[in-house]
Amino acid sequence: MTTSAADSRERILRVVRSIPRGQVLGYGEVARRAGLPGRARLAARVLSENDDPKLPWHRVLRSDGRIALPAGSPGFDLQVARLRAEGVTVIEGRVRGARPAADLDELVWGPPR
DNA sequence: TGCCTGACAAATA
DNA sequence: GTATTTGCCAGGC
Repeated sequence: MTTSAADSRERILRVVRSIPRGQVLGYGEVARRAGLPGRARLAARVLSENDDPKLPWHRVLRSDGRIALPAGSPGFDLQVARLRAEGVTVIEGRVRGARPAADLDELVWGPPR
């Protein structure tokens, strides 16, 4: 497959969009599940360029389980607010209580489409 | 065409 | 637990 940049972007969006409420995922994990291992930065770029209000980008964190955006930024505040609204505890930019989505493979590519 | 930057990850100190 | 370094790839200039 050609794996064009546009396709890669769509795949990443698809994975992020399929993250269940209350669960979180890392950029590297998202990229891997999207079929793009090692393209964590691409996932970050896609989220930064995304314009879909229905996209749960706030469920995407760094590998350390920390918020990617700089504390104090509007995006940071928004992400924290949304995570807390989903039952996720966020302390000092760190996510607590949230569990890494495991069986997303079936949730994303398995079902219906 | 070539260099720099970036919502990153993993390894090391 | 944090701070630093290296590697990777895509986009912008």
